[in-house]
Amino acid sequence: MIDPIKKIFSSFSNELAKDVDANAAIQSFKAGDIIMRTGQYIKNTVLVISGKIKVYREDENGGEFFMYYLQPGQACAISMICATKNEKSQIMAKVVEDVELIMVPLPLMDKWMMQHRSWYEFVIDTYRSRFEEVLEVIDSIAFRAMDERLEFYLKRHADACGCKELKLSHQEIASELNTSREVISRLLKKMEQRGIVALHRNNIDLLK
Amino acid sequence: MIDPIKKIFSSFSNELAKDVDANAAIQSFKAGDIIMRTGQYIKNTVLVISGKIKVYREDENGGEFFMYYLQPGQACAISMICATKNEKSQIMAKVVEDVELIMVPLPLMDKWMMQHRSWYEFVIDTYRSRFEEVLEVIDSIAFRAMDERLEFYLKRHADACGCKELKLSHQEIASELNTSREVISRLLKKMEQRGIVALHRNNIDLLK
DNA sequence: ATAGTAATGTAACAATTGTCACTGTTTTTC
DNA sequence: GAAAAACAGTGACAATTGTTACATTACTAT
Repeated sequence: MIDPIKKIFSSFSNELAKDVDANAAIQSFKAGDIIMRTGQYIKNTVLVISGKIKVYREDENGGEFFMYYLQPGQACAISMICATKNEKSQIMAKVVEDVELIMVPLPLMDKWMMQHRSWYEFVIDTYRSRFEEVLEVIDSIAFRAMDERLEFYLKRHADACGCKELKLSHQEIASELNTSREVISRLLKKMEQRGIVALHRNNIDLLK
Repeated sequence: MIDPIKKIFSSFSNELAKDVDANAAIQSFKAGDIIMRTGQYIKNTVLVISGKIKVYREDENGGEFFMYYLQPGQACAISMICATKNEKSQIMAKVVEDVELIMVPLPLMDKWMMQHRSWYEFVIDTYRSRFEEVLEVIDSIAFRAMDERLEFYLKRHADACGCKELKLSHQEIASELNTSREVISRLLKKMEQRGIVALHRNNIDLLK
């Protein structure tokens, strides 16, 4: 039973994988499920076995702002941080593709930090990579205009799904960049004219 | 020699304070010094004893974008994360008011995590509060127009210095919000008309 | 096949932000 | 104390983004 865990979380030591296997509950969610909301208390650290989760920020008016995806082998940094201090979530997490999650209860999160070197490193590395990702997001909104932000967004999407055919509507993109559909349509048209994308219904082909 | 450390870092256990005192070098910097640059390797975790440090993001064109201040009793989350993985800094840190810093060498950072519960909690808490701060910054740029961002910025400044008289030029504010001086002047004038601030040379009084 | 719905295209205009040009004021420097 | 530098105010205009309104196209369900 350790093998599947070690396959996905390759940095885990055998002892850690054994501990994970013995103690952590596995939970499944369907696409569209919201597994974490702003203001909710977090009691578990979440490790992703399969599927894809979108992590985003929500404002009072229901505006969404995309931050990053969680994919197999990754963990939610925010759930780690908040779980430890028994704090409220500051973010939303929605299932994009059906997921299987390992739920690590709060006390184990702490205990393993002391016991397993490879857990400690996994946690620190998760923090680091998410922090970096968030810094890049800040760059993109602080320093770039909407046209560049759109390109950045499309590229991140392509990276996340590992393909160049993005199944996205203009409206979806607009929500995640917190602008309006018309603006996105306009900019996409320009990108099409520049030969960067090909536009179809619910589908954008990245050409470069 | 433990007392001054415990006074500033009140959550540290006696043993931790002793270890800090015995092992960590203290370094001083003058206002204006840059103690961390983008791309530089980080070899120490930085704890602030006195003074104030501005942490910001820089783009290729030299544009600055303010993220947060580091003050006495606080630590640089990014230096913790990067130090552990021997990674390059993604941020800039400039001294605003002369500082005294405790430099904790990389190996100790890790070692203490296992040895001292209070160090572990301090580190996790530092991550959490910085992550939250950065999320608020994202909110402010993603969801708010420049007028609201300016108000948010002024309030954070007032919080950080604990006073309502902000010693800032319009140009400084403009750089930190990545806009132009004229825009800031314009918005500040409107705020003055609304009775929110009083404007003077190099000095803005927050009235509310 | 057709009605209904979702997705997209687009023009026109409003609002916000960025830029340029120039003025006046205060502080610093020599 | 005169010149230079830094800071601030402001009008005019450009560029970008947001909004409204409506047309068109492509899918979906019956």
